[in-house]
Amino acid sequence: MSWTDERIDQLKAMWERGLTASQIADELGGVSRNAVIGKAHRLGLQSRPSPVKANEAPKKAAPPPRKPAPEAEAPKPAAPAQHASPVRTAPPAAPAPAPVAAAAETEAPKPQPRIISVGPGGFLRQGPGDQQAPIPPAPPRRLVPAKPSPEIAGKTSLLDLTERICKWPMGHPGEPDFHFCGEAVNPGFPYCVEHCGRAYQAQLPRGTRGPPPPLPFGGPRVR
DNA sequence: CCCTGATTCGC
DNA sequence: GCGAATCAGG
Repeated sequence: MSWTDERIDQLKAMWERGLTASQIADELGGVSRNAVIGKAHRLGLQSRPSPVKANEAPKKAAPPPRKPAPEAEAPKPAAPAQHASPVRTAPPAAPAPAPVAAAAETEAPKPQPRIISVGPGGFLRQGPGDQQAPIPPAPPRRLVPAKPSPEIAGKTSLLDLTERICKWPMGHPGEPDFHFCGEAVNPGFPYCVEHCGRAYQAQLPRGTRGPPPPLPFGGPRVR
């Protein structure tokens, strides 16, 4: 697998949402956790609270001599390179510069969106209260009607669903051509007649059943 | 042991 | 640029 633009976008999104590298890795598929981390760093994504890096005070006096890097030492008398490592969680006590009295700290709950789960195709499910546009894309000067991707042109999208049209899913969520059946429903059911036949199976006597019919979504996703 | 992210370094 | 190997902490 290679890092296509699309996969990089997914990586960025998931990384910024706080998913672990492992989760991202197997959602993307075809890459290891290490690959994800490596890529994230190369992309400049960084400094998420790392379990192994809670403290960054001590010097790098002697990292384990795995590979003795040529030590070209430039003596630094007094300038502990305070690596500005922007950790969101707990910035250490910053020197209060402003003579202003104690800043009126009116709490900062920081409602970090919690990831409920990751759905097939890598889309992120949110909790009911977490509805917020996760992407702040560059505001276009003018809003133009969303142009459906060519794959989905003429297909029944989620927005097209009503109580009268068949909601049987075709393909996998998250894929560009994912859509719904769109036929007229069998009155009283969410699916058309054909898909009702797939969704509702008569219970046959034991032993007379054949192999189960294919599940919706085309069955378990293959990677 | 399991997990996590960070880092290194050969490719 | 990529990612396995490794490190280091929880």
